[in-house]
Amino acid sequence: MAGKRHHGSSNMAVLLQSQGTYRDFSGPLFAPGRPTGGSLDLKDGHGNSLERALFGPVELDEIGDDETGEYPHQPDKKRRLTTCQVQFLEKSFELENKLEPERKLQIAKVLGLKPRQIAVWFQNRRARWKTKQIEKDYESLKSSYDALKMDHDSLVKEKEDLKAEVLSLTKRLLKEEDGSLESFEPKRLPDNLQNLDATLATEVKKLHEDISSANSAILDSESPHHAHEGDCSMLMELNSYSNAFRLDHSDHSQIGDVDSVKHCDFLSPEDTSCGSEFHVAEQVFWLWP
DNA sequence: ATTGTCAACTAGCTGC
DNA sequence: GCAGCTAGTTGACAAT
Repeated sequence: MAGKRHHGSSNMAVLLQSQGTYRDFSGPLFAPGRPTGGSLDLKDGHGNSLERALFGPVELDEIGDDETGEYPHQPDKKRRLTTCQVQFLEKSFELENKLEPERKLQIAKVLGLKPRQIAVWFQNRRARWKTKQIEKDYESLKSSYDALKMDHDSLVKEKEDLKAEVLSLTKRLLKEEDGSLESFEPKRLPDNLQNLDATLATEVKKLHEDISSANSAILDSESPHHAHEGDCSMLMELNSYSNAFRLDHSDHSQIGDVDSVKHCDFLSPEDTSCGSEFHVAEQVFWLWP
């Protein structure tokens, strides 16, 4: 196998050029025993020249009886590729992670390795790349999940706040239904719910007016009362806790969506036996499942 | 001594 | 059937 290193120079130039790499490796660079102080003097991680890095330890078993080097004569032992061999292989891998037979032979020739070694290196490299890719994908998915979870938690908290607010307002309305309703003012929602505050305040004021106008009629009548579909406001016509209402459950999945209360039916008084403020509030909570 | 990395191997699968 | 691939494993080596 002596003289194998001589394959290096011209083949390297051709191969790298064909792969679109930028260095000119042509010339006597890889001629054994030649100085490496020309235009290119790559060093590996241990300060060895490119020539030694490429053809040093790997081929010590071809040097003959010299077993005083870094690696003794152990043909069956596994040996790490040199830094520059790896660099070259990495460049090749960047350009194309698949290995055509012709390219494999070229690289093997240039690096002074067996084609089988090149094939194995590419196989292992693809495996490492896949592992890295999986790690990247995992990190990406994890950050997406974390963001989504934060969003979800925020919505859950908002829902709980709204529940508490609705319960509070419901209690307040029921207490005041016989009293001085004119003095009622909607309670201000937390700052983080300002956008909902306006909507809720409007709805409650409307409710306030509706209660004033409808209260006597409801109390006097035992006939079924059906609201016009699409014309119910939030907490609509909560004129009496003896007059429970029912939402269209097909639409209650829209958390916090005021429109979700648009489609609902009132239960007629004989359809319901509820009479507590908590039952009324519970019905309202269908808004936020 | 333990652990991580990497070259090399093996088994099983696929496409030609 | 063969070549080449992936996934999993082994063994050498280096770092700690």
